[in-house]
Amino acid sequence: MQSRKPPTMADIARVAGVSPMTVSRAFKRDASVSAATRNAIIKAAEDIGYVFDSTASNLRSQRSDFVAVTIPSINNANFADTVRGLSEGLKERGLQILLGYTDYDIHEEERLIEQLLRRRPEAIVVTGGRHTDRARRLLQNAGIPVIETWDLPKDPIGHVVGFSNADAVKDMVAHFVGQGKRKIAFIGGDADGDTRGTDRRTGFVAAMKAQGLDATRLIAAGRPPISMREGADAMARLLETMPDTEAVICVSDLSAFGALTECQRRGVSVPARIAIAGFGDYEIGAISVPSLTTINPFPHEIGAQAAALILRVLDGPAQGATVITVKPELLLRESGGQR
Amino acid sequence: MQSRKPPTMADIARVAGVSPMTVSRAFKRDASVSAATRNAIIKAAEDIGYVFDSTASNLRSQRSDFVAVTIPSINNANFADTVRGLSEGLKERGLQILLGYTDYDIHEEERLIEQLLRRRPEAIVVTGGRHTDRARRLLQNAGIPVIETWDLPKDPIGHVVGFSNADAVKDMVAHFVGQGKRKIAFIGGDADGDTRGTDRRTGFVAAMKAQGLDATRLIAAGRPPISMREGADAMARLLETMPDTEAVICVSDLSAFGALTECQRRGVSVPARIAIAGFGDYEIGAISVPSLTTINPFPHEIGAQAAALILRVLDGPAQGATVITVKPELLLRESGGQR
DNA sequence: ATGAAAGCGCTAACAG
DNA sequence: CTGTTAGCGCTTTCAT
Repeated sequence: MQSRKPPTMADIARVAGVSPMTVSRAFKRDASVSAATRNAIIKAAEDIGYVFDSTASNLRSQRSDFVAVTIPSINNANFADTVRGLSEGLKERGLQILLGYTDYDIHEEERLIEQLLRRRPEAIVVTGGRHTDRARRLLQNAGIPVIETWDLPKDPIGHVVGFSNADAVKDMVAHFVGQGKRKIAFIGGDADGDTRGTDRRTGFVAAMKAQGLDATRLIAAGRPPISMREGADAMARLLETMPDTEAVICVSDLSAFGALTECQRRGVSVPARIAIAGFGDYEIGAISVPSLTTINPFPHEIGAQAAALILRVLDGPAQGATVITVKPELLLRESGGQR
Repeated sequence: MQSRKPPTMADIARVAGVSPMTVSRAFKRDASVSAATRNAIIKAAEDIGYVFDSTASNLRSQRSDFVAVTIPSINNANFADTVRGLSEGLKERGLQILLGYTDYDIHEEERLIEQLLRRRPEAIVVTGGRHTDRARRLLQNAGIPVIETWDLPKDPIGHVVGFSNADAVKDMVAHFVGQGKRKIAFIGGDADGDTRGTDRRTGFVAAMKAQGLDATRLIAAGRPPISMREGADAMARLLETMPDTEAVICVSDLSAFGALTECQRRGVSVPARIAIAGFGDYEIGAISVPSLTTINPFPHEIGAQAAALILRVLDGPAQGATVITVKPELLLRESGGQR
């Protein structure tokens, strides 16, 4: 924990007997420096324990090499996968992710976006398409590519890489109806902050009505993140208030698994007595007994597509706003009953 | 996606009819600016859509307001909790987390640390106490507080907030032995990169030997992150090769849950025929049927303590290196058999 | 409470 | 392939 001032390029230049500019070039990939000079500089740098100072580089070159990313929660496998996809795609270009989480709150998101923009990122990726007015304005005026993900906003700010949460649930409803089920319930999506959850519930209600079915079997699960525990509690309420329910769609695999455990503790057979579906294709759903019927929204692919889009936009001249749809896939497994 | 140059403090100064220095002061909390002047400046800033440029501020003030953090994986609830604890603790002081993940690879960690140090963080928090020689050197010479977490390294680089993975498992072994179990197995901890997993397995072997028991019931689970699936596969091998095993300790709750599902699919009763314990107190363990006996290492508390330590060290004058132990707690639940 | 001058460490731009 | 000059946008420092 020494505290003397760290060495600069000027220090290296002195030791290596060259100009600071040559030192600067020696640290760039493509720069034209003779091999001998470069080696001498690298050696001098190691000898004096030099560490490149991005701060100065960023200011002078007006490039931060940051891509800002906001996700609702850091503790969520789906969003983590999207960040991994982003990170992998951006790494080759030396872009680093500056990550922040919003706790599923658009006001917190607004604060976060402002914080992140101060770091002058090259682009910003946000989760969801609903923002405060001020956040929208900040993003619009940022002068950098903006990418909204995990949604298909009606009025996008810039680019979009996402899918319709409502449509995905509609497919699940159709699946259950095709099985002959009529009394279908939905758990979650009742809280303000959870726009994706709300969209899923809205999609459920619309799909049920379109099928001419009763769309009032809705069980609240509280504010996101919806835990397994909350899924279990919601299932307890469902079984008590609407015991004749034939199938239930949960806002996520985590709540679906919680719901499943509640059935197990009560001796309610899944899927024989009640079928369960989740959302998100979390690992738990593939391995639980019974395994969970769910929807895979391809979170990693969303991140990978967003990364590729960023690279394209930063390279090429300004094109129009792009909308990339990553279509979710129904995964029919044990908890959903016969195919 | 406009691309004209963003406004600077000089622009605000011109509009508000003051000097750039006054603008700078108006954006600081404690600075001495008259209320009227400040309001005029804030208004001018909003009018022209000014966004503060940290990049320039950082360079001039030699303060980045970053704390660098490395974790093995972004997709892990335990490490996510530690990051949340850190983040919450650092937020009040306006410190932002610059997060990177190592994929459980100390060479990747070395690259990452170098990347992060270029951003000139105020402090750096790393997960684990094993690093490449070069990474150690980088950290030692960084001239900032270094905090190793999730471990109790023999030769710490700087500060430590962690616990002994080996001792925690020793307690679990003692618990099973106290129940009269003798044939105890361990799943995981066989891979190079997973230092915490290896420490846990080492602790298992040492504890078994100390009890005079056979410490050879070791099942490999592959490279981290150890998934639920890998836990299930390992349990399959255990049941086939050592069917008389009475209890198994898994390297994490995720593999433990996988192991549990394998038993369920085979009709092997847990805990009657074989008891299962995990590590980490993930949510799955509290809700699965049966619930999982496990060890809570208090991940959020590790982060909170690390944050508090950073604030103390950055404030006060250089004290000696601190070692904070966050003692893990045994959670006896259904999968572990009678208490 | 406000301003003027200088400079943080690097690199764009230009020169050779 | 290498050097010189200037300056990125802010804030430290010193004045007033």
